[in-house]
Amino acid sequence: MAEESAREKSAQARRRLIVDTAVKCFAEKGFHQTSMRDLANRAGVSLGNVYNHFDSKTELILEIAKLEAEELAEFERSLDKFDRPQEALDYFIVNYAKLCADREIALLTAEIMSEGLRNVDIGVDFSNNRKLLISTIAGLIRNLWGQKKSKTNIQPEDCATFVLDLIEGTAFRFAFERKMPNKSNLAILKAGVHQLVGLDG
Amino acid sequence: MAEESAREKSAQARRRLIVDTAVKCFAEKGFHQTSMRDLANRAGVSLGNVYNHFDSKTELILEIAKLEAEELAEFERSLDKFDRPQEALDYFIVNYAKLCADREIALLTAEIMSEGLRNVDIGVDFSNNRKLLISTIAGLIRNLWGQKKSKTNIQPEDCATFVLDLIEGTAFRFAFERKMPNKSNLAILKAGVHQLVGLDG
DNA sequence: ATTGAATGAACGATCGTTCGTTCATATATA
DNA sequence: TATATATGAACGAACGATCGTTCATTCAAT
Repeated sequence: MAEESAREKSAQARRRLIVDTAVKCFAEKGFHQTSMRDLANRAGVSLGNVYNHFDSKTELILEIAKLEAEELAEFERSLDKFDRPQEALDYFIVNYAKLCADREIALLTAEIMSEGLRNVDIGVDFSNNRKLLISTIAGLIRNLWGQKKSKTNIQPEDCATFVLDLIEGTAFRFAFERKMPNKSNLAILKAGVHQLVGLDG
Repeated sequence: MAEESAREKSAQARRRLIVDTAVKCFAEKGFHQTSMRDLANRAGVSLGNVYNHFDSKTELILEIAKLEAEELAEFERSLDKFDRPQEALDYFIVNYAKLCADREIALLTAEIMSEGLRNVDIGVDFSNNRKLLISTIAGLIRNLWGQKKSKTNIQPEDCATFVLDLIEGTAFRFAFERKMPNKSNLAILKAGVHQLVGLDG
């Protein structure tokens, strides 16, 4: 396991370099506008060698989608450290918004979504990740409603979905206008989500 | 004006045929995955003739974006016929959701948005149309809050933006899963928007 | 000596676009 | 009204560029 090193190590480093470069390229120009030559040149790697590490262009986007999913899963896990659900929710709102508003991530997500609309493999992965995120937020909302009195007759899952709509919609707009949300923007977003889940100001 | 007919008439019909076919192709396969040959064959028109009506492929997407904007403007105008703001809002929620959930329109919007992220001309148009829509909904919300008592301390424009996030997010999910919203789905969406603008059940 | 990372030329296909041409229609001339 | 000329819609072959992918080969690590 830990024995296979030296050569294998540099190979994996190379592989990661290619993926990282692909992330940049796809975010900048889009999946279909990025050629394998663009990618190879940008990474400082030969064209043929890219195919030494990845069988096809599609496999690259699949790998990137997987990495994004892992990043999301890690983010979800970070919500466990909070005792109070409201703290967790507020943390989620601000940090998930910041994450999604990052231009590179937003463009990449748009690219994966767009590809997922037509490529079934990608679409299924995307939907599953989203279901996980929604059930996490739904749990948060359930806790919230358990402690205080429930303020809305919407189901927690539906409410969680709406919360994500608000955060992601807001974040996408910032990415679209090449800005990042500031304190004031995030405060407004927070107010919106609070209104949605029925929290008092 | 009305004199120039016969030839001009059939030319414009041809032009519309090309645009309509482009809409189908771009929605099905995406802008960059559709070749001008695909388009010409599908429309039953020669490749060269496409360039007789449109200078470039980009001009085609610009024309489509313009048509979508007009459709949206017409939809906005239809809100004027309501006396009560709540009726107008409910009408908007249901029908705008249905509009956006139409797979062809959803795919096309995604395509235009994606292109707008990198092509400035398209991006500016897209943003302007959206501002118009938001100010219309914001006016609706202002009326609503003027009649009853205001139920939230969010600004009307921000609230309108959130409302759009909810509707479009919901609609996009349906398009993504190749479904159309039913009565129950729309009722949940309505409840979400009502909660957001502070309306009593 | 064996393995596999790394290379870049080469392949066939396809891309967006251009171009010379044909032909039906509109306009001007008689 | 009959004829000549001008217009531009329609066509599809052709162009140069570029695409994703393959492959024979070199080179370094085991």
